[in-house]
Amino acid sequence: MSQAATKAKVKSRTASKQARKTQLIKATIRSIAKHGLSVTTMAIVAKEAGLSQGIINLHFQSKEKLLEETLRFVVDEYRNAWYKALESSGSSAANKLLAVTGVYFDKRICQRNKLAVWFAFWGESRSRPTYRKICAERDREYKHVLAGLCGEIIAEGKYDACADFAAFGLLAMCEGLWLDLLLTPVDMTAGQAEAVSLAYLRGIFPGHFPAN
Amino acid sequence: MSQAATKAKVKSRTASKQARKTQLIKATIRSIAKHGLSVTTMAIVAKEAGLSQGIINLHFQSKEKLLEETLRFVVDEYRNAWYKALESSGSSAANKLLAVTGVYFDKRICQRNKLAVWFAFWGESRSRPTYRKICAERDREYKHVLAGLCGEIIAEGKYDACADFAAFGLLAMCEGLWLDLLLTPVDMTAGQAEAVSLAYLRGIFPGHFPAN
Amino acid sequence: MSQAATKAKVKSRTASKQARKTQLIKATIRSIAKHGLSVTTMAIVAKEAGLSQGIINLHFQSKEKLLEETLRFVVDEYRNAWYKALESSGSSAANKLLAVTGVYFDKRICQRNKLAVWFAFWGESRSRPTYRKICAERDREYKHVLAGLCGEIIAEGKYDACADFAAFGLLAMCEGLWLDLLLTPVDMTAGQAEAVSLAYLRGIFPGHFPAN
Amino acid sequence: MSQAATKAKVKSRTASKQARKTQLIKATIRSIAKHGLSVTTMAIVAKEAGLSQGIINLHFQSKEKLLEETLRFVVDEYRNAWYKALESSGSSAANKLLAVTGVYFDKRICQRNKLAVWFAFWGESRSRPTYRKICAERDREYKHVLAGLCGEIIAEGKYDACADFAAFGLLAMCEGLWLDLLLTPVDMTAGQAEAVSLAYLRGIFPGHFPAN
DNA sequence: AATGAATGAGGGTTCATTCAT
DNA sequence: CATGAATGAACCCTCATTCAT
Repeated sequence: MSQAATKAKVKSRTASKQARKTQLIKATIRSIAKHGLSVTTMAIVAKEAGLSQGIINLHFQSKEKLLEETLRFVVDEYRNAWYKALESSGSSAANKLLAVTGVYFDKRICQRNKLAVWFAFWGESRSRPTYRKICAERDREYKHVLAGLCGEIIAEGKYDACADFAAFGLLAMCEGLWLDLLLTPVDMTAGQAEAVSLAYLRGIFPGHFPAN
Repeated sequence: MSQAATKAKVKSRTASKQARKTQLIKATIRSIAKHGLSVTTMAIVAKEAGLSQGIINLHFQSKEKLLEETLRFVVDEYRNAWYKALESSGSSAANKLLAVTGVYFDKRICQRNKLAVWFAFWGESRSRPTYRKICAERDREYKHVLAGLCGEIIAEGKYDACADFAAFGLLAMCEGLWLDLLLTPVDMTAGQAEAVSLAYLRGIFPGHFPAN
Repeated sequence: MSQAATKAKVKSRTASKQARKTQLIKATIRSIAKHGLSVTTMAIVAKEAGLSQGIINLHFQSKEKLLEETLRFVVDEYRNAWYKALESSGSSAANKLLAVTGVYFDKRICQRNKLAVWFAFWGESRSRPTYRKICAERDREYKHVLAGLCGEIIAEGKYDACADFAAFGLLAMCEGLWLDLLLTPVDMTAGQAEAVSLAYLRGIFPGHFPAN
Repeated sequence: MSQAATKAKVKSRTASKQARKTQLIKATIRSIAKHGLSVTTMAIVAKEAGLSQGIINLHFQSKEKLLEETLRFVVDEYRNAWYKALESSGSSAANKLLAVTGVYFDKRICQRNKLAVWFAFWGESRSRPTYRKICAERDREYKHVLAGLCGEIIAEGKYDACADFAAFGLLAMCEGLWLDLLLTPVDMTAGQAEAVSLAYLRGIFPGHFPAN
């Protein structure tokens, strides 16, 4: 049992409903990261949370609902980090772009365990419309914001580029680099992946992201 | 039963050992594409192939082996298309790069059903080392070839760019665009995705991929 | 929540121990009538009573005890109506017989919901000796009283009949008619069922139950 | 394990599909008779049949379907005996009535175990429309035939009676007597129950069923 | 080589019961 | 007294695998 699970064992019978749900969601994430989505069972999640079998159906109606809320949790957690970076990075569009790109490869977010969770859900998204919707919504939101930032930069620098294409390409590249980090962690570190994405930005917006 | 399954039935009598295995692998791919990996059972695959329950364990030792060989089949099929495009695209490095990029978004390859299969396997790759190895090997191979092509172009055009970074970025972007096509097919077509990747190439190698 | 349940909630604060038990028993009866015995769970009963989950095990030792007391309640309630009818029907044996027969098809008693409860318990009686005993005792008691009444009538009318047989037959017919009302309520009303039983009495004791 | 179950153990892997279904249905009946419907689980039925857990869902889609087919089996078995008696009892309506009444109390049919099965299903019929329909259909059929026979007898004997009422009463009495035999087997035997029903027939059709 | 009935371990889920509050 | 979150045994059902044919 992981350290987190052990800590969870120090439990009271009166944890707030939301706290207990979060506890179970986190146990689910750990299980997917460790064993994969297809191996993750109710029993494993419950044990990982240090709780009993029946508790999941007490707080979520079914395994499916648990997984949906888990996906939502992961998406929201990421989104929070994203907007936080966006807001705390000054007013320059270039700096903002740099900041949110950085989020993708942040040590706290870009861990193989977490990447495994993303790909686990993406892998199931074709056959589970709910997953697809949640992920699609997220993608659209990011694309919209990124296209806005790229648009500002293009206007400033009078670049011959399409804001949408630049934004879509950036997002796609970041997610594609996640795949690299998942599959070939030996060949590439998060830092190198970030460097690749920055090389992209430098390539299309050379005036705004000068080589260091 | 699909048309493909019906056709499979006809040839079942005289199928050689290898042909039977391929028949089952193709049925597996169809099932993953249609229902998802987690829903794909031995019974569904057998039915999709127009054959009986027990036959899979006769030709493959287990479900796991079937899935591994299926992944290998998908990877190989893709690789063949890749090299074919590479070879039939003349001697110019730029043309070759264009050709292999085109493969990613080729009508015959870039279909949601097939993308679903890729993501299904990637989604399980963290917890199944065998999947990971097969996919990782494929990635390394492509990266190596792409880096070579990018190196040639950089030398030709005297671009201020890193060949590895350009190649890694291209590959990552293409795979990231696949995710877009999987999640938000309404927002983006394969053609647009290809345009995004070409915009990338134009951005970093403007002399070799002029705007049309 | 039903109206009854809402009303129950209001009085819950000041309910005495026995009143609370009765409240739960009535909720049990409503649940069996509505959903059936096999679907009736502690949670449903508690909710129907407008009370909390754990309360049943506080007042009854187990679900089994609750069901036993519920059966006893139903039996007693019926018995009360029976003797009340018996006593308030004058001194003539024929009138008494008419009165208790009428109880079986009384609007207040002969409702499908209530019949469902009787048959639910009878259906389980084979495998639960306690149920069987309670029901058997009831049957014996009624048979004894009915046989006495039939005996009086036979003596009065000098009928060529066996008092026991007439009584057993009457009781059996009434309970068999309940089955009809349970299974084919469209084909037969309580009034018609009563007419059938009266036809029986007229048939065997023509002088005492003349055709109207 | 019962004798029947032991015999079932001498099994082949190629019993016909229908034979295996019947085997499971008979095991279900034994289980309901022994333990009651509410205690009857898939595991118990499978064990009683000398087969494995999963087999029930192989031949029936669900427990519910198994129970439905079991009820139908019981109903059909009874109906067969009923019509056989009807046909082999000569042409006289009175004899036919006697014969089918006899079926109710036949040693081979009127066993507590079998009665328990009937009442088990009746007890659930309120909450399971399918059960109710099957039982109701059966009741209607019998009532119709019995009313026809009673009509003939009434015409022959010029009795002052209603054919429907006589028939409904007879059927109800027989089923009510089953309840007696289920609840108070000590107080009454099948023979006595039959005598009660004959007393009824004699009472209403004295010319056709003379006292012996 | 091929079939498909049979197996049984293990999945998700329910629910009577317990217990800290 | 009363609550309701928590438990865990036992339910029904699925499905990879086996095996007699």
